[in-house]
Formats: sequence, C-alpha cells, structure tokens
Amino acid sequence: MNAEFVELPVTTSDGVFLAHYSELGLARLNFPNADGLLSPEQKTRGRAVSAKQIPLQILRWHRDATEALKSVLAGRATKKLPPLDWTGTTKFQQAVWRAMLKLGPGKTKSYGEIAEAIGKPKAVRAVGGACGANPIPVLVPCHRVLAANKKIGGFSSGLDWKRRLLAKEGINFDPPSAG
DNA sequence: GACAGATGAAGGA
DNA sequence: TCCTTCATCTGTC
Repeated sequence: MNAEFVELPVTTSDGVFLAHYSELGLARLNFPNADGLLSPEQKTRGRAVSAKQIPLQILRWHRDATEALKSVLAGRATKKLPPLDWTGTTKFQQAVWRAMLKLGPGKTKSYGEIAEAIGKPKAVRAVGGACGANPIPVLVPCHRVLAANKKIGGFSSGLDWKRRLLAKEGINFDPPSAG
C-alpha cells in the first residue's frame, strides 16, 4: 500500500503535538516530548513535510483537529472533529474508541463500563489493550477511562499526561496529603 | 497456538 | 486498608 501521510505540528500551550493525516483523515497524533518541543524525529519529519504541497482538505482537517485539541486541553467539549482514519485497526478497537468519543469533558468511565458499552462486559482487559493501541490520544479521550476503583490505571504516553489532561477537566488524582 | 496486557474481584493479613 | 492471586477476553507474533 502506498499510503501518503502528511505530518503537521499542532502548537498548544502544552507543547507541540504532531498530527499525521492520510487521505482518509487524521490517522495519528503524537504527544510533545517532555520539553514541550518537537522531538528530533518530529523535527526531521517536519522539514520533509514543509516542502510538500499539502491538500486543502488536509489543511481543513488540521484546522479542525487543532481547534479540537485546544478545546480538550482547555477542558471543553470538542465542537468538531476531523474524520479519523482507523485503517488497519480491528473492529473491536474501533468499538472501544467510539465508546470513548461519547465521553464528555470531566466525565469518566471504567474499563469495565467501556466493555459493557460495547456489549462485551467481560472484555475489560481487551479494552485496556485497545486503549493502549489508540493512535489518536486526547481527541479519542482514552485518558477518561479509569480503573474500576477510580484509580488512574495506565496511559501509553505516560501517566503524567493522563493526570494533566484529567486535571484540566477538573479531575485530580493527587493523593490526599497526610497532613 | 501461546503469550502478554493500561482489569476486576475475592481472600487474607 | 493494602497486597496477592486467580479468572476472563482480545490482540499480536
């Protein structure tokens, strides 16, 4: 397959994300590195992309994605999402991600509740696996999925990001100080 | 076919 | 209340 991917940076107050677009829509979103800057790999790819002609359609998707990303980072609901390219993923994963898209800001569900929502209440561990395979974090709010006892669970891009995103939506996981 | 995983629940100290 | 162990289901190699 000769899938062409266009990579564009998304500058936010939390750093520079990197969005990957295919001809079908947004295919991937990379977090900034710890410094909030583009990683060396991202910088390299960015230079390569800058010389390309970017289709107008992708520029529109990028505008939608940028607005949506900033909305999420501000703790607000996303007004409009670009089409998401989930080519190469399984139906199960897509069902999990669609269930997550229904979660509004400040709302959380457990892995078990997500499993129930897609009609497979016992597939809680598989839901965790699908979350980890999520190529478009933040916009597909896998950070809003918690363990059953409201523990933070895990996050493929680092628990620090998960805590930060949840904190923006009014959900804090800092342990209550002893004193 | 076997193994691994971002879970959940139950039992014991 | 915390830790350990077992059961369950799906994805990947």
